Amino acid sequence: MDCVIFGFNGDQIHVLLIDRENQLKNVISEFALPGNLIRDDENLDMAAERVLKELTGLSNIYLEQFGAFGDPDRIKKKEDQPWLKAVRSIPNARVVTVGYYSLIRMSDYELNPSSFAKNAKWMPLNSIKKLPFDHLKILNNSIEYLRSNTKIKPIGYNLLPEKFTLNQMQKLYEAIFDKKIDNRNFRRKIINLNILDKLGEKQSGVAHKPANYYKFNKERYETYLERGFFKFEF
Amino acid sequence: MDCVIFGFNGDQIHVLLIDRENQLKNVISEFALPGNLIRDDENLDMAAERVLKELTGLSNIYLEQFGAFGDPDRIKKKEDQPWLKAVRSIPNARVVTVGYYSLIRMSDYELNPSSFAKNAKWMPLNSIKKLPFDHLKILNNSIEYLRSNTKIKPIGYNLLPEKFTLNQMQKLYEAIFDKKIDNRNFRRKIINLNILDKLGEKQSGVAHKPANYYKFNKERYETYLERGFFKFEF
DNA sequence: TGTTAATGCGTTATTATGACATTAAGTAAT
DNA sequence: ATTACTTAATGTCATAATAACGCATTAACA
Repeated sequence: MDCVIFGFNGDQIHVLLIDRENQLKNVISEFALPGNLIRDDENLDMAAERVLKELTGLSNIYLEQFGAFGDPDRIKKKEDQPWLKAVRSIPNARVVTVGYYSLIRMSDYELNPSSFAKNAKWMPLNSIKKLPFDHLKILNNSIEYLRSNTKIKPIGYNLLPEKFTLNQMQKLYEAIFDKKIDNRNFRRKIINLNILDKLGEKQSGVAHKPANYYKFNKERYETYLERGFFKFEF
Repeated sequence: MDCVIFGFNGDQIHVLLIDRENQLKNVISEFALPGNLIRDDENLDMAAERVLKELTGLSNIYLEQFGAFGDPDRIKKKEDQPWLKAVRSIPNARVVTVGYYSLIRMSDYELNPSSFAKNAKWMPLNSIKKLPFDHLKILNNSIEYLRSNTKIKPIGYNLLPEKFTLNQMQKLYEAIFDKKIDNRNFRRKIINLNILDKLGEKQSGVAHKPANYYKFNKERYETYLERGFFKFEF
């Protein structure tokens, strides 16, 4: 079981990685996706939650399965052997992994690092070039999944702050699709979806016209989560 | 690894099931999804292909992974125990399964049963009410997956005969979504997609105006398979 | 000649799309 | 008090897509 935890800081998509050096001595420091074996008494979703909690301190997080990975040589890389020998009872046993991904508000966690395991850190998605095992493949798969999902379901409930401006939301979409979106068209589209409630509140203390705050209308948001919208693209 | 093999006979969606009685004596006859354990030296896709070949005789079939299933009690049903004891070296070992699904032309296989294992049969999707293990859950998942996939990708290449009429294609869509589609709008839409080539040929032997035969334009079909169309719904 | 289903064309109302430029509302500096 | 600066917010138009229909035409067979 491996987790790809996406976070958004208002600007870039980040991914949560853990350093295996801190997990165990004698192993070269290297960041990897949080993951571990599944226990005999738990289902896959439970395992994902547990492992995430153990490794990063995060709990009550929305997780979604996006694929299974089972190349026989996914744990055959030479540089990954010391770690395997150190933590696995049968280091070279065949392991199939199930990928889970999640979207969370980075700000909720970067501000109070106490809730975080010391060895976890956020890496900007664009800067991740190398990961142990087949984690790069898993990561790439999860991004694909995220993108095509974003085209048929609303997104943001787990990534944006409770209150947010339309421009923050637009930046999230721009970060996911890695492209600029027309301001006016974005607003029209999102507002017509009818999944946002406009709060009376505005930004304050900013040296420009303050933006309105919105929040998701949970009910209508979830209707769309189930149904999907199939005519949605920028 | 379990496979959900969908077939289309021009009218209804069917699912390929195998009878475990024939696989092994002393076990109550019951139909189940074809599936088996993954070997240590093969990847998931290879395992799916192999198992399908072994159980049904089908080979060179397009398979796509749609999910992993790992409830600890997925093999705990009392009635499933005899079979497990008979075929598994560790009957009650925890097993996680990966679901694959496939779409094939029923006619290719129902006509020459020699290529088929004796114990395989097509069941109309609607008539499947009970399956051993968690196979019903797996089946339902695969249907959901098939439906939402059909909304964003072309379908039919593997389900329809090489040459087919627009009405056959429409019936396929109607079978998948289990709803009537307007004839004229369907044609307009499909034709505008530009994934079909009209053949010169027509139906013969029918007591009415014969329909034109079409075939998929593989190149454009595959372009859409990769890109997806995200504005497609009936 | 009648029956049947396939085909093709069209209408209408509604909704979605992409492209595009200006005004509004606050703070900060003078 | 005025001005500058920065980001938020908004409206319109032409085009395309859609759903829901109507209906006349066609080619085969019986």
